[in-house]
Amino acid sequence: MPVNKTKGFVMTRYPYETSEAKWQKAWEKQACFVAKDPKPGQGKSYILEMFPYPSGRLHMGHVRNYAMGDVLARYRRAKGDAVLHPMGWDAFGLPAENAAIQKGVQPKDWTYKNIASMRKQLKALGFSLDWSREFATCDQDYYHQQQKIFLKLLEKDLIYRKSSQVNWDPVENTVLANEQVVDGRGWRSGALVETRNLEQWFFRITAYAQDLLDALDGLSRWPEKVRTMQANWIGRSKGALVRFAFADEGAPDGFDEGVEVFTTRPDTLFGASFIALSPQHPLTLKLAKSKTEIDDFVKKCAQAGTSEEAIERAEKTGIDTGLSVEHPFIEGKRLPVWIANFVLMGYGTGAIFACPAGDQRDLDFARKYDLPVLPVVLPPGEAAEEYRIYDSAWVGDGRLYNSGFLNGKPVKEAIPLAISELEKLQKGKQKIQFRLRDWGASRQRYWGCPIPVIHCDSCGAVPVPEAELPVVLPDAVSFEQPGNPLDHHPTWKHTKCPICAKPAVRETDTLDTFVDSSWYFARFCSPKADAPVESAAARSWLPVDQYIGGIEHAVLHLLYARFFTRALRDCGLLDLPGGEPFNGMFTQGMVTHETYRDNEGNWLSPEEIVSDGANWKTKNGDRVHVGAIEKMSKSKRNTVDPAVIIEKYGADVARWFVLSDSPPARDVQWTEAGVEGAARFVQRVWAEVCDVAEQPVPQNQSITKGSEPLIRLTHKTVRAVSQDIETLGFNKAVARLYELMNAIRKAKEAGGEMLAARHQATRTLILLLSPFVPHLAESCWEKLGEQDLVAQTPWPVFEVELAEDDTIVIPLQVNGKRRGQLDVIAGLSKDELLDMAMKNPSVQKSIAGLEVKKVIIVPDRIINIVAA
RNA sequence: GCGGAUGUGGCGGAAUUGGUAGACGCGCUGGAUUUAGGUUCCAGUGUCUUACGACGUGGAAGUUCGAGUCUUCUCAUCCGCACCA
Repeated sequence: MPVNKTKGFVMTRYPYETSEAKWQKAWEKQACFVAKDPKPGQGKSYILEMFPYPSGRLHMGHVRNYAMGDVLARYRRAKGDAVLHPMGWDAFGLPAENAAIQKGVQPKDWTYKNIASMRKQLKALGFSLDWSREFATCDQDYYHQQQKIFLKLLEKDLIYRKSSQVNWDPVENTVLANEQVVDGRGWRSGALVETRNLEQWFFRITAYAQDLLDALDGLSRWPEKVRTMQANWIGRSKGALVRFAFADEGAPDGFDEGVEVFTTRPDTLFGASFIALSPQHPLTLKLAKSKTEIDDFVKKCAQAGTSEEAIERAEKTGIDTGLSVEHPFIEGKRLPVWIANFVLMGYGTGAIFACPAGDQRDLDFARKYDLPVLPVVLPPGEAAEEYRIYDSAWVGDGRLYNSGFLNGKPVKEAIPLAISELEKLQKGKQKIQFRLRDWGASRQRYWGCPIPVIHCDSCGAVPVPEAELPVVLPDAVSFEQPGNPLDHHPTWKHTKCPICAKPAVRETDTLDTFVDSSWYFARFCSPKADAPVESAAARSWLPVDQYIGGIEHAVLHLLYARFFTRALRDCGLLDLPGGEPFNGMFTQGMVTHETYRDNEGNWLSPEEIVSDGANWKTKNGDRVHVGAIEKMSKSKRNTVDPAVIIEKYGADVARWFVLSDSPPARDVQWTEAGVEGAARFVQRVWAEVCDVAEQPVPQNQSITKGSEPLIRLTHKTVRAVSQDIETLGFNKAVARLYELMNAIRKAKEAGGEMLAARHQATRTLILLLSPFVPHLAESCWEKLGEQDLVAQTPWPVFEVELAEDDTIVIPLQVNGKRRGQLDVIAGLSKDELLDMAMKNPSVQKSIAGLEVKKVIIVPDRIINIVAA
């Protein structure tokens, strides 16, 4: 056993290698973390971290995420709550298919193997999870329940089919995800990507748009920024639908009603200089059939990709259709009809009217194609005769001019006036428009939940009868040919129509994995139930009290889950009155690390470099270039494997470090020095406890003058750490715990008088540390002779009087500058404080020769004397 | 392009409601112990200044007795954008 002689006592190294496994076994034997339904009068806490994708290895981001949830779960348990802290696997998805293609393994085998190794890693970290409720979304039972949900939603018309665009790789004959499109080309084939239209399944999330927006106000325990992002994503705007009739030469076939556009600025109609259609607008597609230039233009746009970012960032281009429409207000005025790449088919009607003076994109477009720019809103302080638009559109407030009946009106008044005029002329109407689109959930992929629908030539899309569920994903599939393996599976898709019994084919699309993660939290309440959710269990546990995960899920996952709980409620599947799944939400930051490159610019991993004291070198002695601190990623090779850290330092050190330095919402930088620091802390606690354990257990518990500061600090720390955990301020709790430990170490020298206080402080320290470093805490607890597990010991309590300081320091300011201080007992009156302040020598010196104009006294806080 | 955030010593960060800026940790410096080194322990550590003191929270301005905190503008960096999870 390694021994170190320091200051006369023998310090034993904390043996994490043996103790961590030992305590994990003890917890499991006692079933410490198996959730039991809350008893009457008992509080409940459902603590959940976003479940991981089983990529094969745990990364530091997981460790941080689960460490946070674990601290809260262990704390709430110690406070007496019934706690549900489950774990599962978000197991469907693209990477399994990529692995299948690259390594020739079956996605199922690859996934379950990964789950097994990640489960082992999670267990090695000692998280207080209820493993009895574990499931993976690729478990047949889970997707069976999900297929039931699908059928219910379909029945309720919350799911429907429509045509929409996908990225199409013409070489691989396959649909590409946005992330598989690199610079407009397929990531494997390198072929220019096209957009194609496919019939796909959609969830009608827009049916809840208003409710999803309104309910954000009630989510007081969500980060403000997440609520804002969701509100912007839903994007409610009030505007008008305006119908532009085709001019005399006539409308194209099927467009007799003209072209309808949505606008939030009907006040600027007099400044309209053209209307523009999306490249996917029905009229565009019609025109493309007869005009090759238009067809070419549409094809070119299709290469830009389907992501909104790609469309908006692309250089603005367009083509004149040669058609023209009538201006709704100005008799005889005609506007040309263009097709423009920046008009989104997914928003509004897929067509806009352009007022270049009032919209930057319209202006850029007008300048490029030499279209008229007529200003109609006069900014405050500008003169109508002199005001010109150059390169910047004016989107702010002002008064209308050049605008007929709207002249002189401010924008706010002009908008409703314009709308009522449109309504009077029967050329338009008011419209509330949401940016939110329905959720396209079809994926042309194998490794996902099969959609329980059969396509029949006579009966159409027919739901699979519930009794015939589950539609099981076939096990052995071939990835030899490109495209969806379900589609070219020899037998799987061929079946009979449930209605007419004629030969029919199964839907070969599977569901977006976001569907899987939209209700898993509810499944944890009753993971074995024969219905998606069992209502008694859901009532016991839902909603989730604290959900923790990455900010990257701020919009999509969290919005889909909020939609799902509403949809499930309305189908009678989940009894959640408010409709909200997550009462508390927290988004944690990422784990980052320095990046390294060699002279050739190749990324180097931290294990490949060595320090010569001043600089990093490769093992060959070449220079290493230190780059930016970035999120740990495989491609930059700046990852640190948790397994390596656990091996070298133990799980507690990894947990302590990821929680210690940075605020949990912020990124934390992984550094070797920081880990060493955490390891030192663990050893110091152990050394201290070993020392305390050798002292006789003191009988006299009374407070003496010498021990009072330590006793006060102990109570103060209990209060502060409890509060820090409640508010997820883990880095602050860590700082408090360091402080208490340092005080306990100092108390060693004080000797006899401190024995009782030191013993008590040490016991308290161990309990407060236990959610963070649970294995160490158990070992320390045992060392002090305790029989019970810390995991079953209640949280310490504090006395309010002892958690407050009885003496305080009040700074004395003269003209806002600190000139001295008063050390006084708390609660003195203003007069007493003023008297003492004026007698203070430094204050007297500072105000000598000056006249006191004013004195600000904030009792127990500060005194500021204003003198001139 | 649109939307969201962040910015405080050499580094990570702390600072109820506007009230002592820099808690706590890392690093660094000096000392002690051990000594082959590491470990461990003690002390110091925002900048400038001989001192008195002055300056100091990305930058500029403002409100206030008082601003890291509030307002306006600005710069830089990061995240999301609907088929990655």
